[in-house]
Amino acid sequence: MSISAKKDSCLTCEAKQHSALCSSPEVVRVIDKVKVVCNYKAGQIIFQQGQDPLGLFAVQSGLVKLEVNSMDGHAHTLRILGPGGIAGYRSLFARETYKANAIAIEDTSLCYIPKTELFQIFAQHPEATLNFMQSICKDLGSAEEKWVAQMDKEASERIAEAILFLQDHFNDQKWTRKEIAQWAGTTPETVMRTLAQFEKEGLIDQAGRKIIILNRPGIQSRSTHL
Amino acid sequence: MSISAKKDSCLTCEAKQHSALCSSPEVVRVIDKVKVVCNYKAGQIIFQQGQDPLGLFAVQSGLVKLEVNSMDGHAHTLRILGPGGIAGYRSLFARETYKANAIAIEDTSLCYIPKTELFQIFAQHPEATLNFMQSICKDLGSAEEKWVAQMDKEASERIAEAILFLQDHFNDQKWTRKEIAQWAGTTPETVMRTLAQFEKEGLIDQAGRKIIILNRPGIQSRSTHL
DNA sequence: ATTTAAATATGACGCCCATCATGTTCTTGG
DNA sequence: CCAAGAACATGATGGGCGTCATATTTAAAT
Repeated sequence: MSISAKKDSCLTCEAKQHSALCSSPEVVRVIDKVKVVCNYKAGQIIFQQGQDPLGLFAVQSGLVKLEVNSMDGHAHTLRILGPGGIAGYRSLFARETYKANAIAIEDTSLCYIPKTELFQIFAQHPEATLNFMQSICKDLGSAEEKWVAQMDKEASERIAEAILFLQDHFNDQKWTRKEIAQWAGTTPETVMRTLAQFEKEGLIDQAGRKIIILNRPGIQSRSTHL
Repeated sequence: MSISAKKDSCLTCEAKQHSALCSSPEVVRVIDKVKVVCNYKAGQIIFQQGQDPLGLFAVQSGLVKLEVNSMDGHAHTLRILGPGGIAGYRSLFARETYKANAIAIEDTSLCYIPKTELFQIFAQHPEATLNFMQSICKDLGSAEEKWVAQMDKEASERIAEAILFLQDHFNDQKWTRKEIAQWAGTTPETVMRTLAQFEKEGLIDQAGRKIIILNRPGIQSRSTHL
């Protein structure tokens, strides 16, 4: 991990348009002063389960996944963050240690914002806090939706849902079968069999490792039960 | 649903000790002025999927469950709220329509707080907002944990976890097999077979419909995989 | 360039648990 | 108080999909 504090300015940062934190020019100006830019290479760990959160990480560029490692050695992807996404906020605000690992999927630049400065911003900008709460509540909605889908939908439906989600949010990113499985709550084998089936039906095309959706409505109908 | 605005004062309310909303005497005083107390009988619906949130509901006494009805007619319990719990906040802050139904499990008194007044409170009391965010983030943690458990743990383990949770948080409340199933993410039949097994092993006693945990460490060990 | 590990791909096996069916026992409201 | 509907209880059945094994291809590392 390398630190490059000066060169990246919030003024030129495009990620702030998608960030729940950078709600007003006013707030951005403050963040610009207190942030520290950190660079990670693909595969590097940003923080780990059990550590104490001292701030949060805003994705400037790149891709980050939050995943938990269960006792039996399986990993499950809770959230995936692109530019504008915030990592580490849940544990920080819940006042707990990290319950998940944050890992850079590809080369990534993050803005680290220390918690004291962050709390100052929230104290002085109530509208920024409310804005952030909206984002948290959406994440909560997604999490609860995911739990329900895990029961109500069969694996192929969750996989269809997953490839739609991943394409919509992180376009032209290539995903391994394993990564899709960890997001969809299934196994790489099941993902492969399902994708092969989708391809046979002409719904998708697997060019190398990139999945191209040929028939979007078709995939959508395969993502819903009944 | 009946309204009884005057008689219940926040000053004498014991639920506020467990509420993320009633963080300071200052805030409580404001809430006392703007709240409307609503009474529901067991089984009554407080709000329903699709409706527009106009405020939120703080449980004063009684028990409320938030559940989603999936297409195939199954219901899943997202959260259960006792005194101090807040219903309806997720949709309100996410600025969405309700995605779940709120139902009174037993006779319940709620304090309805209109959103305009609520947002005023948050604007004037940043520390109250932060306090509430902590609660939301814990809920998010629970939701994500539940998703992981749905995959990693087998049904009997989730059921063991469920009866521990339900006893810890809502002591001497009797639960139907169906309610346990909807919370644990399984079916009433599986709950029954599992409870019968636990009873045979001397871990619990099913006195009528109330479950008594005879061997707490035993149940705890049955709630964890490997 | 060559080695080594990771990812892709398929087949076989098995079992957990949802589903359906059927009967009994509560309990609740008219 | 009695009837109708929940809730409880148990058995039988079957299929979805996780697990394991194995072979091939791709990607990465030195």
